[in-house]
Amino acid sequence: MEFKRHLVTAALPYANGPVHIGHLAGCYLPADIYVRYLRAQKRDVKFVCGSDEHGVPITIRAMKEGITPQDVVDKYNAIIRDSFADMGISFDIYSRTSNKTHHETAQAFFRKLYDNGVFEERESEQYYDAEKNTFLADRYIIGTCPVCSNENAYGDQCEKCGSTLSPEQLINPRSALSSAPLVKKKTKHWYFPLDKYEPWLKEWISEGKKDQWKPNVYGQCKSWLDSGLQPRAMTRDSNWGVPVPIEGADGKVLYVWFDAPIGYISATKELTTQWADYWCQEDTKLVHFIGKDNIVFHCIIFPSMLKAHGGFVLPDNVPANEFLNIEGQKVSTSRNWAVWVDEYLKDFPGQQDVLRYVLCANAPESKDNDFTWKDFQDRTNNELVSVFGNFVNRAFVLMHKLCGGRVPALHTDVMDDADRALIAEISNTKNSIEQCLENYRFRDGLFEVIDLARKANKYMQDKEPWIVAKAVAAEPEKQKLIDNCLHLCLQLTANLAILANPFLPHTAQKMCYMMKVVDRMLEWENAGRTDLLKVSYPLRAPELLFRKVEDAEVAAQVEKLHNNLKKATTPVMDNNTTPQQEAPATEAENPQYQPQKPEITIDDFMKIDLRVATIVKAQKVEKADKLLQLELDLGYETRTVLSGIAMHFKPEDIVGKQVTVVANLAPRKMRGIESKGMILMAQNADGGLVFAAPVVPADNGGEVR
RNA sequence: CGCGAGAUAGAGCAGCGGUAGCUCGUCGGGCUCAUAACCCGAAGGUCACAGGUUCGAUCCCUGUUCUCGCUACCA
Repeated sequence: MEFKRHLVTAALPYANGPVHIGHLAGCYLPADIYVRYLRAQKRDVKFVCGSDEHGVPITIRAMKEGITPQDVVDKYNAIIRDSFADMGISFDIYSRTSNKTHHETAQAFFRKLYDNGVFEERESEQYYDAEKNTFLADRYIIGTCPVCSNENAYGDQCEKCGSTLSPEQLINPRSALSSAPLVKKKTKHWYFPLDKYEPWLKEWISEGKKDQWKPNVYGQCKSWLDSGLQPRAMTRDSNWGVPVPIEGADGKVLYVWFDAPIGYISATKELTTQWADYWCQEDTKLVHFIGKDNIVFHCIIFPSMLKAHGGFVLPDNVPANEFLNIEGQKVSTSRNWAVWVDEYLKDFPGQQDVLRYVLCANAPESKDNDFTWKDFQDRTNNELVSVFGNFVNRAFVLMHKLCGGRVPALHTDVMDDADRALIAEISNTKNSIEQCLENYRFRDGLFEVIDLARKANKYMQDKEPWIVAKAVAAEPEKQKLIDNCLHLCLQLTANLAILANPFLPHTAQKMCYMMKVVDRMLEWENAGRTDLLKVSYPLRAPELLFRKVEDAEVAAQVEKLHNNLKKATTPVMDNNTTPQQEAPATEAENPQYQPQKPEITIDDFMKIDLRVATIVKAQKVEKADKLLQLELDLGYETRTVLSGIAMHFKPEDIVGKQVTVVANLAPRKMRGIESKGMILMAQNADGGLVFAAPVVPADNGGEVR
C-alpha cells in the first residue's frame, strides 16, 4: 500500500527518573532518525511522545520523598523533556499523561469499550495496607519465601532462589510501605477479554506480519499467542491515575498499560486538529518504536484495544530493539548503573552527535549489545573523527590552499573513470541508505554514510591533488585535475551533509554553515546531485566537526559509573533520607584512594592463579617508553611477560628479584611480543612502584593464596 | 519448567546449502593535504557443542550448553 501519512510513536518514558542512553538506543534515537529521514523526503509525518506519569511506583516514590505524585512527575518530565530536546530528538509534540486532554481521551476510550460491553467485571480479594490506605501490588508485599526461606521475598518472585510466587504463598506477608498488618479486602475490576481477540490477532500477526516484523518481535508475539491469552485487568485500586469513568468505581484508576498507549492518541490530539487523519485513515502508516520489554503491550494488548474500539489504524510495524548493557552489566536504575543523558550532556557539551553516532552504530537491533566507554572512544576517534570529520576537513583545507577558497569548476574534458565512479557512488549510497531506513536497519544505514566518506578519502588519496599542485607551475593545465578532484570532493561533502542529516543533525547544520548553504539543501531529493555547490562560490574556513575523545575522559566516565554504583549500594537507603539529601555527599570520598572495586566471591578469586617467579632476564622493548620484557622462571616453565615499569626500574637492577605473577591471565600481544601473564606491583600515592612479592625467598612456581 | 531471540576473527556486525566477509583494533610498509591523520598490505576464525539430512552445512533437522527476554510500570 502507498501510505499518505506516517505516524511515528516512541515509547512513553516513565516519569520517575531521568532517561539513560539505553532508552535512547532502544527507541528514541532510531525513531528520530526514521522521522528525520521521512521529513527530509517531505513526507507527511507526525512524531509523538510524552511522559507516562501514572502508576504505583510514582506514588511510592512520592510517599518516600514526602512530596506529591504531581511533584515527582513535574520534576522528571522536565528533565526528560530537556534531555530529548538537547539530544535533538525531534518530537512534534512531547506531551504527558497527567494532562487534561489525555484524561479525557483515555476515559472516553474506556467508556466506549464499557458501553459496548467489552469488559468483564470480576471481584477478587487483594491485600490492603490499612495504614497507607492502599491496595498493594504484588511487588509491594514482602514475606518469607516458601521455597528457600528468604525473609525478603517479593509477592511475585523470590530474588534469592528465583521462584515465581504469588502473594498468597508468602509466609508472614507484610507491606513494603508500612509496618501495618495486612488485611484482605474485596475489590472489583474490569477485565479486557484478550482471549476473545486471540483468533483475530493470530490472523493479523501470523499471516500478515511474519516476514515484515523483526524476528524477535514476531517470535515474541507468536509465543504469547501460542500459549493462549488470558483476560487482563484494565483497572487498579489507586488514587493516582486516570479515574475509571463509570459509576461505582471510586478509588479506581485505569491500568497504566491501558492508559499509556492511548497517550499516543492524546498527544496527537494536542498536536493537531487533524489528528483523526493520522489515527483513523487506512492510508496512515503507524509505527511504534519501543524496547523489547514492551512488545506484548504494543503488539497484542494495544492493537486488541484499538480493534475493540473500532475506527483506528493498527500498527504497520513495531521495530523493537533489544537492550543495551553498560560496561558488561545490565542497566539498573535502582543500582544506579546507567549513563544518564542529562549528565552526558553536561560532561560532553556540544557533542550530541557523537553519542548519537555511537549509539546508532552499536544499537541493539538484533540482540543485546554492550556500551563501553572504550568503544565510545574507539568509534568516535577512529570512525567519526578519522573518516568522516577528517575527510570534510581535508577537502576544505585543500580547497582553500589549492583553489583560492572557492568551489572550483568541473572540467568535463579531463574527467576519468575514478571521477565517474565517485559520482555513481553517491547515488548508490543514497539508494542503500533508503533501503536500510525503510526497513529499520539504522546501524547499516549509518555505516553507509561513513563508508561513503571512506571511499571519498580513498579517491582523494588516489588523486593526490597536493602532489599535482607541485607540477602546476610547469604545466598549468594540470590545475584542471586539481579542480575536478576538489569540485567532486566538495559536492560529495554537500551530499554527506544530506545523507548524515537524519543521523547527525547537528553536524549537518554545521556543514551547511561551512558551505554557506541554506537548510533546504538538506532535502533528501538533493542527494545524488553534483551541483549543490555553485562553481566559484566562496566557502568558509573549515571548522572541525568533531574532536577526539581523550583517554582521561574515558577513565573519568568509567570511574564515575563505579562511584555511582557504590553510592547506590551503600546501605544508607533509609526511609528517612530523601535522594535529594544524599546527592551532595558524592564528593566526600577520600580523594587519595582509588574507589574499591565491586565485591567478588571467593570463587571469582580462586579463578586467579598467582605464582611466585624469579626474573631471570629483563630488557627494554624497542619503541616503547614504558615496557620491559621480562623472562620469568616459574619453576615448571620460563615465560615472557611484558610489564609497564620501564620508567621506574632499570632492567639490570631487577634481574634476580622475586615477583608474584598472575599465571593464568589471557596472553596479550604488545608491540608484537606476546605477554603471558602480569606481575603484581603496589602503587604509592606519589606514583612510585614496589614489587608485591614474598618477603623472604620462596620456591618458584609456588601458588600464592 | 515451558516459550521466544541470540551465540561467526581481540571488539562490533554481515552471510543463511557450494572454497568464510565487512568495519574497528593489532602488526608491517607507504605517503604528507588533513584532527599524529590518510593510503597499501599482512596476520588473525575447527562459524557455541554433539549428532543427523545432503555429493556438500556456518546456513536445514534433533539434542545440549551459555546469554537475554517472556514476571515485576527499568527501552
